[in-house]
Amino acid sequence: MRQKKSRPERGKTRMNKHARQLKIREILQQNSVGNQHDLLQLLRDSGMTVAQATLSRDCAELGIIRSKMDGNYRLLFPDDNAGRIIKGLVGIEVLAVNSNETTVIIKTLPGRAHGVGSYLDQLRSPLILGTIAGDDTVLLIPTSVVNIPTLIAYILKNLSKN
Amino acid sequence: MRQKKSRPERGKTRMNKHARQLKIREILQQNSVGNQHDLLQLLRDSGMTVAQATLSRDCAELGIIRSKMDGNYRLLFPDDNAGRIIKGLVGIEVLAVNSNETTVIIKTLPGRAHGVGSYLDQLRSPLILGTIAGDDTVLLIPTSVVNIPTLIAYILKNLSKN
DNA sequence: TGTCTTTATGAATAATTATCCAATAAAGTG
DNA sequence: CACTTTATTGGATAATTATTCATAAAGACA
Repeated sequence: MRQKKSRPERGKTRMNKHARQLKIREILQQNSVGNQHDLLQLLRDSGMTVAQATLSRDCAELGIIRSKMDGNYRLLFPDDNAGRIIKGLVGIEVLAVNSNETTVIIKTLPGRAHGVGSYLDQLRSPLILGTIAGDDTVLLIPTSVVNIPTLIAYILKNLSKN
Repeated sequence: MRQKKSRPERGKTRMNKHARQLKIREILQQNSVGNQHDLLQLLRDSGMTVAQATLSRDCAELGIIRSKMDGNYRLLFPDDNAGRIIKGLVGIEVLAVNSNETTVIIKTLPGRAHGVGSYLDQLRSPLILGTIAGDDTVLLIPTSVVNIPTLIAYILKNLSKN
């Protein structure tokens, strides 16, 4: 005999997984949650009841991590902390472009500095004396008389082409 | 009757915690490690035997997180998260801080420059434009109007323990 | 030196998270 | 429609990580 679909048992009522994971994001952004058990409760409070197993899988899929912050654990999205927000502004590998009166520093994604530096070198610009690349930072040395804002404008223009 | 201090039992032989945490960093940077149990083995292989409890505490202190990456778990330093917690550790990697009128050079233990540079970057200090790390040397570029002695004081303060 | 405090540690255990498995709905196939 | 395939799920349980508790080493200080 067929179940009356009143309350789900095993294979389940297929709730919307995507909606649930969206809700998890929302909850974690608005609350300080220390473990999956508490998250389960908050989900339940917002009308979505699932098993711990399901939540565990969701957390893995969403890349959620658990980290100790001044004494207490917290479930986090690692990208909350990362500075990738600027990504869209310039080239896809470049996070930021800064300068003082004599030099320009370009921050990149990890491991991408060399590629960005090479790209700038290859431009053979009369504005650029040379570059030195670490792992995620490019140091750019301008030629003598360059106006730094002009140089930065030039760099941004060329890096935006990607 | 007093134990013969031959092999440690409870309160233990006090191995060097800093050295161990350095080794943990090194191991995780050079290997793909999926859980603390495997890390325990690798530590043991490198001559440092501790209990799982100790490793758990080390991982918490170092801000190490466990994340699923294409099917497998991995212990990682989430670059941003770690910096805050590791502060005490960075200091012991730094051998010297020198400067001229426009730049600061930081000498580190072999292979540690990148870690120290990342740590300084992560401070997001308005005094620091950026850093470039080689193997054992960090080149630090200050922002425009910085007084170098002030900057050095700032760096030393942040690199020393606590 | 003797007592008190702080820190580090391991064993045992608690807490937390991940996975195995069977169940089942949804979707596809002919 | 009957049958197969695929994705999702919960219960049970395994695997992993964190904490509690007892100890010991080292320092502080009278």
